[in-house]
Amino acid sequence: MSESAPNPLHGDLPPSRRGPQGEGLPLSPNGYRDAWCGEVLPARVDSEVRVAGWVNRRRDHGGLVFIDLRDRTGVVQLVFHPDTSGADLIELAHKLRPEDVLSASGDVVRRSAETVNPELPTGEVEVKVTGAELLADSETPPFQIEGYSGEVGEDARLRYRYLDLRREQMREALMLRHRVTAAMREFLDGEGFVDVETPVLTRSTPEGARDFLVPSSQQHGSFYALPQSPQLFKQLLMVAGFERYYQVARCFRDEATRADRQAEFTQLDIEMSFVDGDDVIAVNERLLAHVFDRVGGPKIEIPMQRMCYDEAMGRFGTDRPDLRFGLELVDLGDDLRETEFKVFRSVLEGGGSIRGINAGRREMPRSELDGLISRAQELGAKGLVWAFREGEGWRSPTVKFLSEAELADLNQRLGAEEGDLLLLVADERKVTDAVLGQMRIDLAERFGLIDEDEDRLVWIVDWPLMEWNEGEKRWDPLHHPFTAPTGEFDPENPGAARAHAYDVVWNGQELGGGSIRINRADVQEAVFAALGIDAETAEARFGFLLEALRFGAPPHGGIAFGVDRIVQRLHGADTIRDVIAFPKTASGFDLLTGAPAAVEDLQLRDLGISVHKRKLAGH
RNA sequence: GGGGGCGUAGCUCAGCUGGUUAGAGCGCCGGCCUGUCACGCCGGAGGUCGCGGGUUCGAGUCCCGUCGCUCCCGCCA
Repeated sequence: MSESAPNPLHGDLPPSRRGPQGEGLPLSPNGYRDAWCGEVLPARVDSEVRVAGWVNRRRDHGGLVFIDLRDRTGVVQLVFHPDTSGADLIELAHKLRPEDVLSASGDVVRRSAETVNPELPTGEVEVKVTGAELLADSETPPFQIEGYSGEVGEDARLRYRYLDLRREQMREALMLRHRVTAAMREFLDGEGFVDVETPVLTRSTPEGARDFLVPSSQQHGSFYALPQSPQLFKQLLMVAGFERYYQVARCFRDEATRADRQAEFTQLDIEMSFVDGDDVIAVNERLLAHVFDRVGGPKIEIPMQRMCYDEAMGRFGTDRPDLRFGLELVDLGDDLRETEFKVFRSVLEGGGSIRGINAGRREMPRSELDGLISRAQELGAKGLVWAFREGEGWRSPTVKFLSEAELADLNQRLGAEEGDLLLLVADERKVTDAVLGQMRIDLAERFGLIDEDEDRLVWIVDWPLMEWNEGEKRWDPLHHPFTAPTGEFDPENPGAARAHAYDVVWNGQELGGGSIRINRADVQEAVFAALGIDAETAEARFGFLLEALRFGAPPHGGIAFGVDRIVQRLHGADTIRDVIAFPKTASGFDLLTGAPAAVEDLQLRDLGISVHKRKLAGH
């Protein structure tokens, strides 16, 4: 689904062979070339071309040599034939090696029927070389660029990323990424959005993720922070009257990396004035539909499905549910209120929840069931009850603690039929959500319940404004502290407040999220206060925002999309690293440049930073 | 910060319970080859088994430490 509209010339070629070709791609003829490799198609038979690129493969038959020449647009076969190429050219061809850079000219000829290569868009023709120049030679690459079916380790790929990017898979990933951001800009430009750049050197806001800090050389002891998002600046642009803003913005979070997380990542940042949440959702549904249509992504039905936050948490235990499969969570508290099983009883009496999943009729060896318990504990549960329905009761280590009536109630509540695997967790509601929400996904993957060809997009709406952080004994915003509450905000009861917020979720992954923002200074002050940010701190950190809100801030709101994740999904990549040109490793290293690295003592002195004993980066 | 997995030739990997000279495929080098397209055939080179320490008659293999890669948990308003 990562491909553009079908190209008739590509026919039924597998997607990996259907790279973007050279047709229509501008090229000014010069001494190096007058055609793209991918442009050498049957229409050019009987004309002369000059092409330039990298040697993809050499097939040396002694007297006759074939060279596959590769450029951005594809591969074309060059033939060095004794009848047409001459001794010097044959000699040159013998010496060519993969990744040498070559410019070659000759006649485009049709291949005989038995030598056509149906795998290649250019496979019906070839270039009979009558002139060639070696422009640069290449050392033997550390890994094969083409013609090797195995995977190359990520270490090697990242260390030699410029070679990795020559591989078709990576070239297509970055071309797709380009088409995605181009389609975003195209749509937003057409809708009157203005692209404004916001600062990368800004001030630290200690809430949320750790900031990357940049020491000031002019004010020793003071630091810029790299932005975690352009949030406040885009709100100021609304106060400034731009009304519709967007930016493809780099954002930074100094946190551990994951397969779907990098310390620096790209966000499509959007903000609008004089709108409510439905307006923002509407324009962004059209944005997604436009982008997906341009790049061959899933078809988007407008209006898209919406689901309330509470429903998502209740049925799926998460605010980003994957709707491609069932295995929904079921609340079992009502059936166990009177149970003699102390573990369950004490959880319920403590205000906790007991919830379960019916995983369906499954076989699972004891070792794997034990593995489920470990997984549940890893996710934060104290334990996990597993059971198979057997007759009217259960086969389960826990069965002896439950009465026949309770088993019957539970079987009914869970819709359990003979042989069904049931999983129960008892804990605080937050824990049962987290554990069963994740185990639902684990089970779906384990049993192959996910149809990879299906796509489910859903807006999660009607969020709580804040949630209680038991560890820190304070209220935390679910979204961010600038999100507007619906109706009047009651500082005495912050947990009851709902938010004008919305997230868009694609197959269980959050693609983007946003909200209507607070546009009144008094409301913003009240929300800060409820979040435990006292007036003095609020003034120090966000005084500029509060001030701006006093100068006629229009109602406004917006959204931010994770560009890396969108492209990752569209490309079918396992990690966002595969759709980022120069990503960092899980521990934040850039294996190509060696960053982060030690700096000169003099540089530190300029910054007023005392010189500590440092580890020298061995690279 | 915590836990799991991995680290052996340029690349991807095998290497059993500790035991002779550490193997394979691809790549690379040399030779042959006029229709190949992951060309073919013949021959060859290539190893600090991540690094440091320990146990042992003997360590790629076991133990400890360390570095790196990766996945998961924490974290990511």
